[in-house]
Amino acid sequence: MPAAVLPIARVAVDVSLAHLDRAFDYQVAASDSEAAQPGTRVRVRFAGRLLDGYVLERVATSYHEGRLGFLERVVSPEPVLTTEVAALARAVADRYAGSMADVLRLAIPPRHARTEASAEVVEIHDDTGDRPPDAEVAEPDGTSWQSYRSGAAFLTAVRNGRPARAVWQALPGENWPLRLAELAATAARVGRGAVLVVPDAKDLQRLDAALAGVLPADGYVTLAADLGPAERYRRYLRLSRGLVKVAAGTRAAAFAPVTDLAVVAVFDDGDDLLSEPRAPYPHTREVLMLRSSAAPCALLIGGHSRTAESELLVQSGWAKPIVADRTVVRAAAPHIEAAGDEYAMGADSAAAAARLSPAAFAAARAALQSGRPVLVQVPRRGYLPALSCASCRRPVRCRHCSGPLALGGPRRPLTCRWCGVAETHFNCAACGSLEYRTTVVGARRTAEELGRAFPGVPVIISAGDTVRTVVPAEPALVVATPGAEPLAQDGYGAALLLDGYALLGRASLGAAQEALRRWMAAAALVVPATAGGRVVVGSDTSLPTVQALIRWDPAGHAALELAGRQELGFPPAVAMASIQGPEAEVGAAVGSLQLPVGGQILGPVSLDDLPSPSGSRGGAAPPTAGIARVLLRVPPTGRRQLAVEVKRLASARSARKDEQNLRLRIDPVELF
DNA sequence: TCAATCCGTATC
DNA sequence: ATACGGATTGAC
Repeated sequence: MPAAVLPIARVAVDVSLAHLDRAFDYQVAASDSEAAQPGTRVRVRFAGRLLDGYVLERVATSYHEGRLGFLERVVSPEPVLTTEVAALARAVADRYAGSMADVLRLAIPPRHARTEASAEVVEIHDDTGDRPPDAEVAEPDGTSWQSYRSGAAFLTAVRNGRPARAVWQALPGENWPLRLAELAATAARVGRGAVLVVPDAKDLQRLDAALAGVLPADGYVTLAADLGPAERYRRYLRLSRGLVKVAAGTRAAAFAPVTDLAVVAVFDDGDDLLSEPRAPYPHTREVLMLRSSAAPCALLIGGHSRTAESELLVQSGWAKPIVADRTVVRAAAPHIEAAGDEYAMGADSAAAAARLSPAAFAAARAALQSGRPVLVQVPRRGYLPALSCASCRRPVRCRHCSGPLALGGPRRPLTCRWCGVAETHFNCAACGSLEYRTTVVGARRTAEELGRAFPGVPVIISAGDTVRTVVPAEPALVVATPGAEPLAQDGYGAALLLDGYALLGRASLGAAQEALRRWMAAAALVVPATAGGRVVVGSDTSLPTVQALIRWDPAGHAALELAGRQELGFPPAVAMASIQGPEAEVGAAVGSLQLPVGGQILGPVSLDDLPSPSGSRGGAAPPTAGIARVLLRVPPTGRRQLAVEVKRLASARSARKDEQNLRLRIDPVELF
């Protein structure tokens, strides 16, 4: 027997097939009527199978012509999908030409029945250190939003519920977790919500600590990927039940069911961890942009450096820059110098033993003597197959342009990554050796070498599985991979950014931006120049990216990067999609597309002709045989239509039950 | 003329 | 996967 009122439930069924990506109507039995509220999980019979779904809304009538089935079962009366998140999932799916079901899988954690039943979720923790809500926040580092032009204005906008949008260039040494926490506290003070997203667990730990300082313990939740299913669900419920209005976490937290948002924020949007690896591959920045528009609420995109994407938001006027005055930046920044080529001569010099330039060696020694730790940033293991001379270990360089040489592939000659010239007869320019070797000089090896160069100084490694969050304020050599740099209690005295060539030598399009992002993230942990802080980057001074670091000008560098991409017709200056699959199918797919005005089809190219991103291929036949790819490129104004077209293509194919072997993607990352 | 069967398509 | 509708076929 159908329910007396609103007998129809509109259900988002858990099917990711493109042509079924819409709501389906079901009758609600009178006995289910009370439980089947919007946002609840239900089981429905769909095409003969029992599937999961969420009730999107209850309505009086259906437009469906045929017969309606009944909801099979209401899984639980818990409304886990808020209307706002449902709309966000729809928007994200549309933006990425994906299905809402796929996005909902990213947004909502699996149900944990025992947790749902336990009263713990509702329980109000009363152990909060009764902090008066308007207490002045401690400023251990002496900075605040006041340090930035438009910083205070943004905070005011959050307080007043205005949907301001900003791209924030954090000062070197900035206590950015505290700044984000202040935004959340400001929202909380006026009874509204906030969502803060950071790239990884280490950042979240810092953010958690900062939030603990400005909000009561039950005033926020953190959502980390490594929480168990019970705890993850428990925290999710605290948000969806409206008990807590501030959520902080890694990329999935962008979908946290916070109601009545005042502000959403992301820090370090250039970190590729913010790019979701599961379909439809949304990026946190884009999710929060959609969310802030829909809410509407304020949006902050922060970082020590600036991405081309954020620069475009600034240049187009969509977002306002929050940047400190030049003099403030200068006062906060360490002294930065480049010392790429001046390797110390003399085999027994301590500096040479540690592969350090004299400048780097001196900077480290001075910092240690002043009682501060030294940060040594080394490339991530396996990240780049850098080559060096087998006897003197200097980097292998191109004899024409001094660029870095790399193995072109199995049994292929060395090739310059800058000019592409092949080197068949290597011969070290410094020592004449004919031998070279691949040296991913990992953190461990660097640590050993540094230990020998600075006897008696403790060496701390932060890399891979053993990431340190913080190191004490005492002399030490802290060897860290990008992203794993611990915070130093009172700041580092110096930072040595090693293997700068290798970082910039990466063939990919975003290499310069990525290099600057990593350098600035490390350099930002060093005390200001006035306090003796020094940064030595092992790279050539003349490179624009090194110049941007020295001048501490991430905005200028991002503008250059964006201009370069505009010239080449690369994102974010244009919108792109990729279609990849068997050559014949790609060809047919392309033929059926209606691209917006100004749209271009690039390719198809066979994937066999493209250089493989990582050189690790050992004899096994590459799975790329007969696989082709086309790129679709449209002006930024055609972005929406591009997504619609790609979705239409996917729908047609899934309706026809074509082989699901075509990979369609908006904003493909392969380019980078 | 009508039922049994096939095939394509939608999936409430 | 299954269910349905329309088309097709073959027997009366």
